[in-house]
Amino acid sequence: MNEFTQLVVEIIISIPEGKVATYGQIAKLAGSPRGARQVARILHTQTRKFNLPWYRVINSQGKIVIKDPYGADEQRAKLLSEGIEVSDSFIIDLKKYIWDCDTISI
DNA sequence: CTGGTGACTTATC
DNA sequence: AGATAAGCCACCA
Repeated sequence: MNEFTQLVVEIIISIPEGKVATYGQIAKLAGSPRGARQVARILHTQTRKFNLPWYRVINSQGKIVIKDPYGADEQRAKLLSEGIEVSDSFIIDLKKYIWDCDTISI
């Protein structure tokens, strides 16, 4: 567990309900503007340990591109239950639901 | 050490 | 929206 990982975890669990954040955004906040892939990796590996709301983290296109089919379905269901619109193609309106992290300080 | 890979990103068409 | 290309970085065989 390094500092970056801990920071990413803190940020992810700080995402408010009804909002979503992108990998790149989180990576930037955690201090690694190029670390989007590492954020994804952390999500993949640390979710079980920290019970992370991984479903609130999406790619910059606002689209759910997840490896595990079960995950995408679960993610869409959870987001819909939080009031976030998700199309049949797993596309989210980022303009509306992106987490404006400037309004929140960790 | 080297090379392949991925729950990514930005740019371009 | 979909497809392609180049770039970045940690993990694994």
